[in-house]
Amino acid sequence: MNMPISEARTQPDARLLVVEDEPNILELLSASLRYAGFEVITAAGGTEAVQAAQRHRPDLIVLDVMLPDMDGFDVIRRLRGGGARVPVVFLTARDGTDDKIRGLTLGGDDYVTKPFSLEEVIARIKAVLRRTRGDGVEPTPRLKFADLELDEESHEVWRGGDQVQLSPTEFKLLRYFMSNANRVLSKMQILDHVWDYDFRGDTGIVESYVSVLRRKIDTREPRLIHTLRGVGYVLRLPSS
Amino acid sequence: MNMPISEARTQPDARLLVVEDEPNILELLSASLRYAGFEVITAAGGTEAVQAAQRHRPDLIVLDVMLPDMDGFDVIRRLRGGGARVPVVFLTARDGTDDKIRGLTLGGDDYVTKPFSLEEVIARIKAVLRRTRGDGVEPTPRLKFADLELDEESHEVWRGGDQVQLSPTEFKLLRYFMSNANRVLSKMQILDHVWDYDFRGDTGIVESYVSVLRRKIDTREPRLIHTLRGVGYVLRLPSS
DNA sequence: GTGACCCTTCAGGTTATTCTCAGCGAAGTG
DNA sequence: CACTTCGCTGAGAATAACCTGAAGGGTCAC
Repeated sequence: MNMPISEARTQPDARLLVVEDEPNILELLSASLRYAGFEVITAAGGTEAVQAAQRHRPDLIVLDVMLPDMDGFDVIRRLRGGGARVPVVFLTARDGTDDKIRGLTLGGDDYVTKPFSLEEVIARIKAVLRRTRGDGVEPTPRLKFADLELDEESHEVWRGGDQVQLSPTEFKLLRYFMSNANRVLSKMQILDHVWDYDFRGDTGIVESYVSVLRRKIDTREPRLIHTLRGVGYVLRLPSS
Repeated sequence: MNMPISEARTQPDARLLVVEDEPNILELLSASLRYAGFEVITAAGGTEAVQAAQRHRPDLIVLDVMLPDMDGFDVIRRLRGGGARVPVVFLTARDGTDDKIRGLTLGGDDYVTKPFSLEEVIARIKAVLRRTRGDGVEPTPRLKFADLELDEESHEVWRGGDQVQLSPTEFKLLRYFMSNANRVLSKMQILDHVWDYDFRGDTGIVESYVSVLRRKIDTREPRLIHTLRGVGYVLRLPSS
């Protein structure tokens, strides 16, 4: 996997504290976020998180709401009681039995449900950082490549000025391509980033979605999505 | 969640003192009010509140009437004894002891019953600030979008000149849409802002209310409330 | 107490989306 | 050329998201 240089430059110095008790997910998250250009410190529990936050002063906290030793909300209250207004992206289970999940979108915070896709987490983190940092005038966050344009906030997509309707997965796939333009992405890589981490299918689904995406956004010249047989796909302008 | 830029600019410099002894509610309020563009200082009790008010000279106080160490009214009495005529928005329990409040809200103050919705608190704060600051001719505050019009004071709503009757919740929902026009709002976000903080239902209720709202205000062209499947709702003019 | 209104839940219907699969074609290999 | 591997694509079943009307329960005014 390659370092997404262009992305890293947009949020150069952001330091994240990732709090999660499941070792596998903690490892998955911290590795991916480091690749995405963030400085990452980790904590496996609430007490540890409070200490780490006080020592390292992160710009944002990625926080599992279900922790063994302390409720995620207690962590936040302790941290902010000290006056620090650090933004949070919560991780929460999707199974509706957890009725305590309210107020997660307040104060500029946001949340992602487990199981999540890495692209989704990274996108939310960046959105929250953008909102929190740029106090006041924020330009609409838009990804652009050639005559492709993608609005992360409204989920709108244009090719050459014409709006295109994409389903959520199609949108995530295109966003992944666009934030990694000119970089070759293997099907496995795409599967790992765009699909939820618990997805148990094979890479055939990537082929299917690339096919649909081509029909929706790549029917005109110049072609942007190219197949590298045996290697993967790449979003780029034709070389010759 | 997104920063309501236009709203924040209307009350740029207002400094609030929030007095509330329950940590969760204090955190909920201060985070949201900061995000709404206010400068927020906090106090967890009456004594602390009096000191903070004297030192920071807030433009408005959000004051829980039930405090452990001192009655909310005593706080006000002490402050106003010192000559300062600072406006107040009271937070009060719903259980009937409203008599005292009524007496104090004559002077341009206002009150909100617990549990409240954040939109309601913010709306009240802004209304009181408007009344207090613009001492004299205040134009009726109206939200407008396309041929929609909403009067915050009289709770009247028009679509294309025709008045529409809305229930309180329908009104709050529409007000939230209108003060965040062109911004995508997730169902969770809507729930967090429009419904009381102790509501323990799921986002299905948002669907129900959007459905009713559509029938009441969105049966004519152009359609204004749009569903973004898997993302949320948005109030905007059709893109194409 | 009664009626009117409102809030909330729920279930059935509808539509959109996800995912799998198999057949076909193109590209590589000997 | 014969053969194999890899990729493309449309069809279709399963699933999820969303819409809506109906109904129960609560509150308030009369």
